[in-house]
Amino acid sequence: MDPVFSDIDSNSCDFFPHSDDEDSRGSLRSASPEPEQQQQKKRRRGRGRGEATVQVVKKNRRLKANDRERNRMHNLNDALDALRGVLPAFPDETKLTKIETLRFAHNYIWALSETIRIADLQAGKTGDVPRLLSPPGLGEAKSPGSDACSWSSSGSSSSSSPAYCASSPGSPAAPEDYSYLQQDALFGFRSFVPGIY
DNA sequence: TAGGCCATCTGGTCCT
DNA sequence: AGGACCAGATGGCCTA
Repeated sequence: MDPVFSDIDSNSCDFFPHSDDEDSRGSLRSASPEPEQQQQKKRRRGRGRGEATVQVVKKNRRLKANDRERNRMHNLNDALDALRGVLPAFPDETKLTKIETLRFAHNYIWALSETIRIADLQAGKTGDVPRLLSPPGLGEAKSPGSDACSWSSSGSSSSSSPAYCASSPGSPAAPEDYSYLQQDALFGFRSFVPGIY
């Protein structure tokens, strides 16, 4: 269990035991900025029993939604941790950030795919020197929103690394020795991760 | 102390 | 109607 989550736990409604400051917290949020005058108006008006019930129902709904959202994010983080666990570990031992994890995983998959592709080439044509394709993005315009990893492993694009890998040291231009794949993918990630936009 | 990262809250939108 | 998903805002913690 990630220590980050150890104190939050599943019954996370108790994570904020002080529900009395709910209103003050809400007023801090700029997402729902409400002038103090309007709030006072509401308070004076909303004194009927029915309105109070509505407020309670709304509040309960909000708390439930918060709880679900918390759990959802915890699930997301669990998946991210699982992904970190699959990725190669490094002596550095500093935990990858979320964005680093995603980017590294992406590049790692690409590197593994390239390794397989080259191995296939070698198996098919013995004696033929396998070469990496030129990294995509070289000489081609970067499409808008290309940081959203549109790389696919199918067909002709199977050897295309993500466009944002173009400037990465992990996608050099057709080197003679392709053993860098394993090395960079496994051990060079700190310099491998950044600069992949 | 500024900046990065993170957890959480919140309201809106979409989906079932 | 209620839940899932999303993005913006906020505050706390940590590090250079």
